[in-house]
Amino acid sequence: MAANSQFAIAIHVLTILAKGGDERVKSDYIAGSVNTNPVVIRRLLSNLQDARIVVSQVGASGGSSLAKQPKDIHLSEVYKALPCGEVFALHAKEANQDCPVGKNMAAFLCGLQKEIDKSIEEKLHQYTLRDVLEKIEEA
Amino acid sequence: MAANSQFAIAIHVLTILAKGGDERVKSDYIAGSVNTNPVVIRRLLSNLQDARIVVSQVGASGGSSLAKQPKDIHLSEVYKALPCGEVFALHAKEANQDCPVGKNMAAFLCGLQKEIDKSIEEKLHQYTLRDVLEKIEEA
DNA sequence: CTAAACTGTATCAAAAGAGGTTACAAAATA
DNA sequence: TATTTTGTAACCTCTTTTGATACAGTTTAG
Repeated sequence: MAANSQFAIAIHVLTILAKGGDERVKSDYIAGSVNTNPVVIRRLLSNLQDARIVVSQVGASGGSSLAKQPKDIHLSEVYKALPCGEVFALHAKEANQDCPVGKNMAAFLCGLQKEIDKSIEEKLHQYTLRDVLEKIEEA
Repeated sequence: MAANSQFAIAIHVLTILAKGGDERVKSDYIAGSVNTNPVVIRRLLSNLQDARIVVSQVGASGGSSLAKQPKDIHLSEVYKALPCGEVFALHAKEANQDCPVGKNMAAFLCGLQKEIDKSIEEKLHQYTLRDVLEKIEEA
């Protein structure tokens, strides 16, 4: 496939914006640090804007910056802002509905999926962008 | 397909084996309930055998059955037995090592990845195959 | 007012993973 | 010995993600 790395890139992007403070950072610059194409960054920033985590300005001397303080950006927000996949997928084809197990499997798995997702969000809620920044800087 | 559904299928397969008790269940039968090809099931069973969760017998009147009691099979074992992907992937290309953020990003993200994975395993450890069986049967 | 600098997005190509299929060897049973 | 069943390799196709190009729309600077 091409495993989904949007969350990882988002953390990278946000860390750069956090370091930039109030200054607008250009997608070109960010792409240079992440080592990818500026469009990939802009696409991602678009999602982060929808979630009100960053603000971007179009036009000359435009760019992006954080919409709030790093200490107020929980990683769970970032996770929820992006189309990250589930930990495991359900089987694409519907199970055999004539089988007592197959019939009830999807509902069970779907519930389990949600529970796991909640665990992940809780874990990510323990960290803010400030924590990330500190770890990156002390390294 | 993109998303990995091996874990979901594994739970389905194991539930069927659990219902089958000591009897050997054929991959053909399981495939019928999951609604896929028998080879897909056998590939999965191969992983579950390596993890000593199931035992299979080759040859006429062969098939698979659980290697231990449903109450002793934690879903975390199943998760660990399979090549499930991480919640998020790291970026395929290495970040710009000249950038102070890029330079330290991978290490941080890798640590976060492991932490999340641990959360998932802890969550899944709360359930055994017996719990699954009960929920499936009461539905 | 115009040129330049950016973002926002559409569209396309390329890469990689997953699942599905067929085929067949090896093993166990009847 | 013929049959049944697993184990696995090989190959195809579908889907998703990333990367890349192109260009419209918006700001700012001069």
